[in-house]
Amino acid sequence: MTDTAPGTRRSDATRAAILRAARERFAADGYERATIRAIAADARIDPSMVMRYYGSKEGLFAAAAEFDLRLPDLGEVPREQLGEVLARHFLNRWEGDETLVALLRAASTNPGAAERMRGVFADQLAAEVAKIGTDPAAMARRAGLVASQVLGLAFTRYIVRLPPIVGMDADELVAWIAPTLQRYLAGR
Amino acid sequence: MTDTAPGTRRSDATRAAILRAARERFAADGYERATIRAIAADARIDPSMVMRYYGSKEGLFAAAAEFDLRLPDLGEVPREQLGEVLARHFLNRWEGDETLVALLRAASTNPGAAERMRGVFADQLAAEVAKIGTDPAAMARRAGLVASQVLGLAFTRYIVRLPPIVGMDADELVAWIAPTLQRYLAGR
DNA sequence: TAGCGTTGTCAACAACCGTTGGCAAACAGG
DNA sequence: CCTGTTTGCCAACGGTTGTTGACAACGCTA
Repeated sequence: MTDTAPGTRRSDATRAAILRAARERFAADGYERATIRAIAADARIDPSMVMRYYGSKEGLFAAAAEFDLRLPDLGEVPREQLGEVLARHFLNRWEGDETLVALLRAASTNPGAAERMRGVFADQLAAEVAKIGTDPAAMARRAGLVASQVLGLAFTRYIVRLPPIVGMDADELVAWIAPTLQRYLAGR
Repeated sequence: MTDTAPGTRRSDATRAAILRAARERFAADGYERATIRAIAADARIDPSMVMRYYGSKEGLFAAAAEFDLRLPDLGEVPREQLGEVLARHFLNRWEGDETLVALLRAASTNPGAAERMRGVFADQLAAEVAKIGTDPAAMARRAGLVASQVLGLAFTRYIVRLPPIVGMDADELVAWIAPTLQRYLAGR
């Protein structure tokens, strides 16, 4: 029936099932509450399989929290539209991919996850923001301010679930947030 | 030597020591990693004392996470200074009181802590913001936006510890954040 | 001084955690 | 068909956690 493409091992399906269950659990419960036993139960396999394929709980998290922001090339965005483009991109990127929520939840209690969050920020966001200015230190600060607003939005919307923030739709949020990001990136 | 004021029990000192240690641990480690045993060791008493005085770990957290924003009366702040006053107030309130950090960390993994965070927002911030406008629903949204920026700043500065955000001093941060809050509160 | 509530310690409990090693079944190649 | 590897399950380990109950020292009051 489902013939396997050549070069794929039979265990790849199991690996993928584990990863999917892990992302769900980490996103819903955070690092310490998400137990290997529960993840394994969701993936319908034995907990020892998780250990064989990912080595340890930390290794599993590292694999599950691989996150690509998929930022557009900011060098090609018209300068006055930077805020709007970024605001809409983040909203779209989050809704429907719980990896960011998993990383966000875990980062508050797990030092390794916080380190990875800093890495995502530096390697992806700050690197892209650096393109649109000259002074590297100043652009790093601007990127940090963008992160503060954008992560704050994710935190209040997906983690704490503040009613007024949950109640607004994507367009409303973009309309409010975009000018903030625009000023952080190109203002003053 | 240290004579006790009338009406205070001898155990009040122990209760206070437990609470202080609990706040430190919850702030540093989050809800699940902060163990009762570690908190008791910090307070130099037996873990069973914690149970006797606070009933359970959840009860202890509830007592330790009592948080008063101590917001000024926004009705008496000049309208064009709202952003600056609020930005500076939050910065001052957080540096030196780790209760907010404890609440923030715990809120990402503990449902009860998230509920309490929503309560602090609704009862203190939203209630105060409601004074400066007429339409209650609109003001609730504005208060939510303020929370998204302000909690995002706390999250990136105290939890994730993003280098550019950690590296800026209070004055710089206020200069950047105040206009954002001003627009969320009174803009458009 | 006798009695009683308070403050504190100690030892143990049941449950759960991440992790390990052994063993059976399924598979692949000769 | 035989043989070695892969995939999976099972049972158990050592450790940690929140929580409990028994019991000893202390302090107040009569």
